[in-house]
Amino acid sequence: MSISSRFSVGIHILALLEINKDGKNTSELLASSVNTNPALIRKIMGMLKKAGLVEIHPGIAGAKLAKGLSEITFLDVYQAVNVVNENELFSVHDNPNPNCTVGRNIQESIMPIFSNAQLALETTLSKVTIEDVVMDIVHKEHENTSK
Amino acid sequence: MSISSRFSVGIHILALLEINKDGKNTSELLASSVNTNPALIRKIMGMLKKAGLVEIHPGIAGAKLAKGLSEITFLDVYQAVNVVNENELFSVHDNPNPNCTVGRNIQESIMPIFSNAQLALETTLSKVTIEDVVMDIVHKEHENTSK
DNA sequence: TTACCTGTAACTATAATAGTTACATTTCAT
DNA sequence: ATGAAATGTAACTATTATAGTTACAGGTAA
Repeated sequence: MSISSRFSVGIHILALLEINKDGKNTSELLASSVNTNPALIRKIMGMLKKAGLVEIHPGIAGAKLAKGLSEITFLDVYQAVNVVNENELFSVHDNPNPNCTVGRNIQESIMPIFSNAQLALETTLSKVTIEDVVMDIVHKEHENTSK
Repeated sequence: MSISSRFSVGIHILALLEINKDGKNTSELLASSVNTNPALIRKIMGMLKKAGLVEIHPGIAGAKLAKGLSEITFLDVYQAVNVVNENELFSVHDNPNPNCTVGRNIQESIMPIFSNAQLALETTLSKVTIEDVVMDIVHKEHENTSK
């Protein structure tokens, strides 16, 4: 099991929109950077648009961030690209046997624990923004070019 | 995406081994409580055994906990049933374009953040034990029978 | 030695991901 | 207004993981 790479691709896209903010960020250019298909990028862009993270218009080339860099958290992207439904990171087996002590209580007993773990993960994601990534990338670039 | 129910089934099994510790916990009995197939239970039991959480022997009916109740954490089970590989909860798209500033840095930039989020999740899981679940189930049972 | 159990291989059905092709629709430059 | 260039989507494929199932080899004990 693994959380879809739509998430990392979404972050890639948003970071690129900032770093290449003066360029023409078409789905083809973005696809070339991510190394995938323009149609796939457009799908993900559609999700980011729906979540209010980017501005795009049919027929008009390019996309822009719809919010400030520091206002877009990893959690926003994570939710935008729909990799995990609310409270469904962990799946719980259904229809356990109601004639068994464990069977009739396990779901209610486990679910709050799973929710907590999911919340811990999401809280961590909510503390990182696209700005952090962009700064990190710029920093890494500088490190390398100055060698 | 969703983390396999092997995890919740594993917890179910371990809790039942405790609550029914004086009974004969065959894969068939466990399967009936979980509401699935004995062969599937045996597969999961095999994983729990490999992780040192239960004692089973070929030909001999029943299984027992191999550790104290409070010594088995949710994280132990999570790792035992192999639902998520180490540092692979999030998948990162591979082969991003090395000719692009973002492409050549995104992986290194994102991966530590993902690791942190995964760590937060796993830390939460490490703080809950099978004992907690058993106590909760016993408590819930008492609540209902005393109505 | 028979009945019962565990361990496992092999198979199926279902669903999600990632990728791809194709095309309708929209916009802008000429 | 016409054509070039984008976006938006539907439809399809391949691959993989999950969950479930059947079947049977091998161990154990009454």
